[in-house]
Amino acid sequence: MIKVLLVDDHMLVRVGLIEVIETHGGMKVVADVANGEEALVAYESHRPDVVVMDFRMPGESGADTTRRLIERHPDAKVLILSVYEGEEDVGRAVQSGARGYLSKGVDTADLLDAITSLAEDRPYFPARIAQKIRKRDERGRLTEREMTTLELLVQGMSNKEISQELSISVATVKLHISNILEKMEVSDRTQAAIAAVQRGVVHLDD
Amino acid sequence: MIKVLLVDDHMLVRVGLIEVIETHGGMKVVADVANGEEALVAYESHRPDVVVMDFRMPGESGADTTRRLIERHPDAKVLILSVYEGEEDVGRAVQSGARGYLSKGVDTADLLDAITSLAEDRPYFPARIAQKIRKRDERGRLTEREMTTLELLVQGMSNKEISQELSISVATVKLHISNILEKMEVSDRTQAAIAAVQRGVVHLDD
DNA sequence: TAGACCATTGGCCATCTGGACAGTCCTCTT
DNA sequence: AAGAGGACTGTCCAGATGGCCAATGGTCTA
Repeated sequence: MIKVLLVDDHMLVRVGLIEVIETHGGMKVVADVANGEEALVAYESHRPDVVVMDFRMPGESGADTTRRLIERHPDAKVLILSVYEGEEDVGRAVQSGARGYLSKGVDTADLLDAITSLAEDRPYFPARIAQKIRKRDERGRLTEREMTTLELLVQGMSNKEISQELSISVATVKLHISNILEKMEVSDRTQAAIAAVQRGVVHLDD
Repeated sequence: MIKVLLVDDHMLVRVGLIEVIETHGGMKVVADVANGEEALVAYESHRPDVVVMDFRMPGESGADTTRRLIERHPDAKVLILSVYEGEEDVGRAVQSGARGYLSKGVDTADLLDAITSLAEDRPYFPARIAQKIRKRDERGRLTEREMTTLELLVQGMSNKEISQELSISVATVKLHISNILEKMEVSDRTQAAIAAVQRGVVHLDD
């Protein structure tokens, strides 16, 4: 009997998951929680074989929660479930130690298949996802400073505003942005902003 | 007995909805489909009291489907269910004739409440949603040409590229963009691009 | 018919942006 | 000690961007 822990802030998705998983003989949902904090607690008290975790949640992200979970329990098997498939999201999930990544659009068979794989200690990354992970690795990674600059850029700030915000000269901001454009393989700031959102490098909050 | 039709491309959400709705005495899911085409067919054969419809689906959007449905069946009661709450998304839902709008983050009580409201011919728009509808109405609406220009802008095109794409002069593109900036209450193209995505004016496809 | 709104174009101009080149300072690794 | 990489600053410059003003033609409504 595979014991599963669900972590998702959407009640409807949790209910759907429970229904699908419980209907399948051989799996059982031992607990379902709505955020990262509760996830850690639930993990320790239920010791599930597999954790099915939403990627984007209010508060702590799925990637952060996964990282913290795996720090304490290196053998925890986390399957990330997400509506989004941006390269950066996927890449961060992998980096955090997740053993699988699934779109929320999955059908029943694939979902059960993924959970079974993880329970048997095999990773589960569909071809399209694996493709994105490679794509992300090919591109140069942004440094911390470049990342901060990109975030401000996505907030719509001009070079001057960014320079004031970070207390550096406009020249430096321009250099950072120049590097960002090159690494992201785009040719101007607007494209960088859009690409950042699309790839999941920066998340827009409503 | 309230008859409900579900339209959502995510299997997990459909299952969740069925579970929640069926558990409540007094409601029943008469059919659940994954896209707009099937929705029309299902509506005609099952004549549900309420249609719970996802907003963003591959292919025809929830708003378009709602519009078509209401054209043929003016008394159809559609409750839009969405992960997104951008002003434009909400506004378009209302314009398409939907009688209610709910975030996918709802709890059971609110969901059942909303369905009941619609069945009794009362609209259901939570305060935060109603707020966004007003916000959207306050801002000037983009003309068709401005909308097209904005879409190209979000694709990362320069004024020159847009002018070529639309076969107009750069001067005209600049004017359109100038109007876009004013109507959207932003001060440059990058902010316009981000705001367009955030408010749901333009959708990014992965 | 007059007014309102939209799409179109042109010109002028201050500012912003992004590329290229040069150089300093610091930290970490070899 | 040497080298690599990152953050930082500056200068020069062509081209893009956005504001402002002026003008034409088409459509739709009052």
